[in-house]
Amino acid sequence: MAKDNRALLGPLFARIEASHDLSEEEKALLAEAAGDTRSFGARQDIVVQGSRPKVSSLLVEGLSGRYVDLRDGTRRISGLHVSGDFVDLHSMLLKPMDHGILAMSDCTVLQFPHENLLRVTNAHPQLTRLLWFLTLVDAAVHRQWLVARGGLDSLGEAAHLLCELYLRHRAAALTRGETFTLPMTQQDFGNALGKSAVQTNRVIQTLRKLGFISWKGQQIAILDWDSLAELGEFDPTYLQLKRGTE
Amino acid sequence: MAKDNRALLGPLFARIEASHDLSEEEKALLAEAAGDTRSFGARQDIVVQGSRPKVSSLLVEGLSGRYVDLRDGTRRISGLHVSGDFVDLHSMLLKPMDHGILAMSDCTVLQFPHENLLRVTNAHPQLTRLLWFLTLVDAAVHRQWLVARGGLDSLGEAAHLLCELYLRHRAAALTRGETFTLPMTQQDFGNALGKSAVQTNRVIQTLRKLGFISWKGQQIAILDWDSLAELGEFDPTYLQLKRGTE
DNA sequence: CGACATATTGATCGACTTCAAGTGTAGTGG
DNA sequence: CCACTACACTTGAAGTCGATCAATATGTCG
Repeated sequence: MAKDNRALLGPLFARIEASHDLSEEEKALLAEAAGDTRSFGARQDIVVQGSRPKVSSLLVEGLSGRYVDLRDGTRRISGLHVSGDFVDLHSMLLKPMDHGILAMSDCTVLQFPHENLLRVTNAHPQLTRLLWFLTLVDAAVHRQWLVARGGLDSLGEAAHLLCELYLRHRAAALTRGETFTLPMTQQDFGNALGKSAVQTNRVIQTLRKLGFISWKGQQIAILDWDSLAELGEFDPTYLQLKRGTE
Repeated sequence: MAKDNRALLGPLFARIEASHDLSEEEKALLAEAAGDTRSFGARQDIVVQGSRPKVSSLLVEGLSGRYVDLRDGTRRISGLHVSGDFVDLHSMLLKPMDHGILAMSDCTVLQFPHENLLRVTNAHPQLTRLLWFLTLVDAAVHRQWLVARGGLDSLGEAAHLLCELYLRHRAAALTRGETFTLPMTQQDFGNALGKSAVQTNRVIQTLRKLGFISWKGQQIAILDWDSLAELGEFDPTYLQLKRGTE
């Protein structure tokens, strides 16, 4: 079992090693803590709001997002995950879930029973701090979104999110040159920014006309990183990618 | 030293015990990990953006906030802390600081050297998870702000933040009945909501006219909790106050 | 091909921003 | 005790950005 898991852990290890050294022993411990994989179709719930998970899920394939449903029936997206991200590592210590996790595209996750994770935290302080670190980066991303939203205009917000998503994909070794695959609609992208579909589309068109990005279907290319980062006032510090930010 | 610290740790212990059992031994360990206290005048930096703190600061007295300065010279507030909150516990594992911590009012903090905290995490898994938990609640608050901003109208956002601040004050035993002291200007309050001072003032007036709150100087009273919570679609789950939410 | 989702464009409307001025209110010094 | 100052709060008016409504492309998949 641990053997099969190792292949699935590639993006996670890549992400971790973008900022930390990770020994073979630690990799083995993480692989041993893993349980089963599960698949979800697009638009399915990976974790249900209000539930009390007994496992934490590592996204192995696909794109997922945190969401909360509001009284008016709309759904607000408050976070996004790429391969190699734990979608609910916090659920080990925080229950019940105050939000749901939605598969934005078809997704595969690797589940880590809390039982196993707790065992790790009992015996391995260094690995514990590493897991803690991952949740802290998550929080840093939330903070950055808060600053961007309200502090920048639509164009800046979109630019900021695109810069972030590009770097996160790259840290998990999911980019091909300046191109990456983002399996979500413009509407969902806009939802994450708190914008309407129409406004989102206009912003994307503007970024295209400026020659900063190309966005065809699910393929996004960063054509002018410097200008995009400038527009979004993007400072990658918060992603904690000591390596791989280059 | 530890003796003096015990008195300063009251709000922290109150907050923790709103959700966890905390043994005398654990309290002693926390008290021993504490170092010196420091005072800051209103508008001073408690932690400087970009710095690499060697201590984490527990807010003992006053109100502080996370902020990031934008290119246009404005300052965005992305989080608030009340007595009993660690303002930068994450700085133990996350460096450099991707934001600054500002004293919104005169503040006193108790500094915990990272050296001491790391020692705790090496030897006490349960206490480690407790500290981790505190950072996770912080993240949950960020998420909730993200949902409220963009998902609710001005009135709802303000109502949500007021509900949250009231409960957080109460968890730290800082309320008198339905009244608490919020030592910040309407302008800063609005900044935390991403709103202009003018709009903020209009919203507050509306909440007053509706009879939901009273806000005189720094004294805020919740006059109609149910209506306020309804307006802000406020669900206290995310604050993880199993007790004291009543 | 037909059906359905996604993307694009135009026109109108409303919320919030900005600018500007006026009203407390607490603190200071004569 | 009153004038003076500083800062926060309050109110009005005009302008702007993004939401909403309403069509019309453009895919894409059975």
